[in-house]
Amino acid sequence: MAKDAQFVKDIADIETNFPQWYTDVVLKTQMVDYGPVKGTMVIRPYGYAVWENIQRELDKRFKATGHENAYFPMFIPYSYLVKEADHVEGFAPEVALVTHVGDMELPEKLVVRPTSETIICEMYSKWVQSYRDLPVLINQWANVVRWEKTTRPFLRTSEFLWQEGHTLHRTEEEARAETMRMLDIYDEFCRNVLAIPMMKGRKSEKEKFAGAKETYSIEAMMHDGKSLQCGTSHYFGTNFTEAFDITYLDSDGVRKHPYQTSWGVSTRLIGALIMVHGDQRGLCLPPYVAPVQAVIIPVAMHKEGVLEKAKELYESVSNAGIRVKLDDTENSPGWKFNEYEMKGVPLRIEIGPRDIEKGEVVYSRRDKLGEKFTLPISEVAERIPAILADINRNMYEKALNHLKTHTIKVSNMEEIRAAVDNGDFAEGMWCGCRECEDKLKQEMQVTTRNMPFDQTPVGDKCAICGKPAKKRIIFGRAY
RNA sequence: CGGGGUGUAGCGCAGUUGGUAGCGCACGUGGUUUGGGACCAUGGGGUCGUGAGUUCGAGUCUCGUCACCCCGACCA
Repeated sequence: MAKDAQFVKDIADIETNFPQWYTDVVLKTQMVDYGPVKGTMVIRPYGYAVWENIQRELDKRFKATGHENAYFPMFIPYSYLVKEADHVEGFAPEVALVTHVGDMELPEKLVVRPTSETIICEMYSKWVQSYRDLPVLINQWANVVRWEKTTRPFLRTSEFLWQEGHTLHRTEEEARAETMRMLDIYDEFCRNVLAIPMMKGRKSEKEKFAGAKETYSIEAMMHDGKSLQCGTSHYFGTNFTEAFDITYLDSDGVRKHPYQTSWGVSTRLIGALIMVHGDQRGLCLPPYVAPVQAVIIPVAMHKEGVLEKAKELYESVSNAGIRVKLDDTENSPGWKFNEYEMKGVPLRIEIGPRDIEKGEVVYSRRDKLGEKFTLPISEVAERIPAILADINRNMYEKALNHLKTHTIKVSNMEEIRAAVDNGDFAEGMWCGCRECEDKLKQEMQVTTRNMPFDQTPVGDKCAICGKPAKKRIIFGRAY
């Protein structure tokens, strides 16, 4: 560790000062910078490339399940927001309002969307007339604005990027199935693309989305044992379709309200993958979203034909569809090693005179620091996909192991406190009442994360009040 | 919105009792280097967050103000 210290001197200690570690890492790796307005962030190219990869992978999955993309305006008449009572109550405190244009006061103030249910419902009410118009399966990639009090890059910013799916269905069953389908897609995506294991489950009444009948979430455990809600899928029933008077004439000649869902993930996912996989050296990016999947570092590059060989290698790897970078800058190899480890590049390939002589390369994996491997030069391009897959698998296993070993069964308040203080999730039983959640929050800053679908009881009494328990649930501290 | 902290070169910081604004990294140029953050030489870069005040003189003292970070309450 003493040896490490000289290379990572500018990154705070991950174990004792995790928040500062996070800030150091996102800034130093040029993922993000602060914007001039409080709470805003600039997503720099290295961070935005991760988002583009996330978008591409998710979008593919949305399309494969029949969804189409559209775009709705970011300005919403204030009157729309007010239509659904719970919704306005939940969002009003944090919405940004546009009241003026130049010196002229607008006749109706405008909401800068904090989410788009209201404007989308307003439009859907025009578009849906018949059962033949259902289902409506629309997704939008957009920015939203929520004026949060405390902000952190990617985790909570005044403006952030996300996708929001908004669907209408003829039946409750179909809408419920959609809610679960999208939750499952998020879960699968996080596992296979971000290498993050998620806890799927249902949110409590207290924690659910403002206006939803039911909210489901995927929650991930960060390095410090805190939880991050990484995605949500809501079942609305007819809450909004009634409020916005969306009706269709069904085949039986009866006018009905369609059933609705919405679901979303945001740039917060970038924060999640940083805080799940990162280590003292900095980022450790999952290979399928890493902007650079493999970096080639020529050693003694001005000698013999080193650079030429490196360029040949670059071409073959690039042609194999790998996002590869050849760093032929004048920085020393040691500098480059540290730089790309900090930036989380999954695979590093070294090629120098000794390697060329032997017809091989030395490579090193970001998920297995300190180990070096060799490959015949001729096989590099074809072998990389399997190596990246193994990196993803190994990163997932590590994260899963962390989650499992830090999820502790609890049966009373003391055990909950002990667990979360130790950086664990506390899994136990809950009576289902709001008062217990409030008490937990007040006394130890702990919230209910979600209720797993496996509701096999792990006890019969509420861990908070001791009364008969109704639900198996995860307690934890959250971002 | 409470509690704590920080604002001085692009970044990280020093600046003593109030007396010519500095160091490291980064950056430009020339050269030597290159298998875990190379080295020599040389050069450029500042409204000390901001506004008042005290003073012959303020980075330094006083008051205000703004921004950011950390910890809480609110949230994807």
